[in-house]
Amino acid sequence: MPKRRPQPSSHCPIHFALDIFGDAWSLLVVRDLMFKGKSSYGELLASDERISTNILAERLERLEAHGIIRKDVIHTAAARTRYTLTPKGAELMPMLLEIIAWSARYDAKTAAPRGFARRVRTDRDALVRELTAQLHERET
Amino acid sequence: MPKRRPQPSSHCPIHFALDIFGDAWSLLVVRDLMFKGKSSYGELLASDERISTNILAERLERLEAHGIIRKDVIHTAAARTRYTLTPKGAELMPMLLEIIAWSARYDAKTAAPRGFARRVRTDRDALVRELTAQLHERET
DNA sequence: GGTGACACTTGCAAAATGCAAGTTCCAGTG
DNA sequence: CACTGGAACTTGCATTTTGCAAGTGTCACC
Repeated sequence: MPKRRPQPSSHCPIHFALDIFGDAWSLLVVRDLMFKGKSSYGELLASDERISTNILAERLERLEAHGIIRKDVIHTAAARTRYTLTPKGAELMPMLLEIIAWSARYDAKTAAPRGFARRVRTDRDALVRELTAQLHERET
Repeated sequence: MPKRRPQPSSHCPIHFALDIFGDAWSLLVVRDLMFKGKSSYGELLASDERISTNILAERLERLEAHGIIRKDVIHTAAARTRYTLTPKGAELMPMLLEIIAWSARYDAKTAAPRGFARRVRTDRDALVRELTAQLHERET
């Protein structure tokens, strides 16, 4: 799992973030964990965007190494492996909400719920709290 | 300049955004235009992260095609070419601020100004207005 | 002990990236 | 008006990453 690491070429915060999730797939994985209630490898693999299995495995390893997600193996269930967001990963929510709001505005065919973008603009903090609560609920 | 396009595999807003700037370099270009006052090819090429010239050229073309930036050629100056953000591109600012805030929190050696992350959290809207004003000032 | 499900690995062709060395197009100089 | 220099790219090629398909290992349950 290389993909850069030896000495960051700058400590710019944008660069720091892109070094972790600056690719086409990482944030889709985060999205599925954060908003779609997914938690198993199989569920993540079945995304609409059809991520391929080797890429998914590599991204999960990478996100875990960066402390964005956590992998738990439960020795009593059939679906034994479970991926969840760490607090560090969950704190990407405001950023993701901004991405959603921006895309909703510029993609005429967006699948974002109607009114969601407006709510991001006018009631952000409450929205974050609400979605975070849902997230923790699901994890129980 | 291929890099996906034929039929988006979903209309998820996150996917829509990543399809445009889901790579290691695009947002660094936007950052340089938005926060660092850069506007020429040469300035963009000289970023700390050392983007290579063919990649820069391809990304500029791509960002322009997606309406994030605009390229103006002025026939009276030595540095004739000028890149600027469109309104669509400038509206990525809230997202970039969230990225900065997140990275500032998790990168111990972050170059983000002290107190910036706090201001993003407590005084976001005014901050966006202020930085947007600076952006337009520079462009005159 | 056998059989699925699930979670990955592996191998390989195709595409994207990084690097260095051009090339083109003026603006200004002499 | 030829000439030089800088700015903005292009091109060629080796390396890396991706995408796809097929294969492997490990349990839980029957």
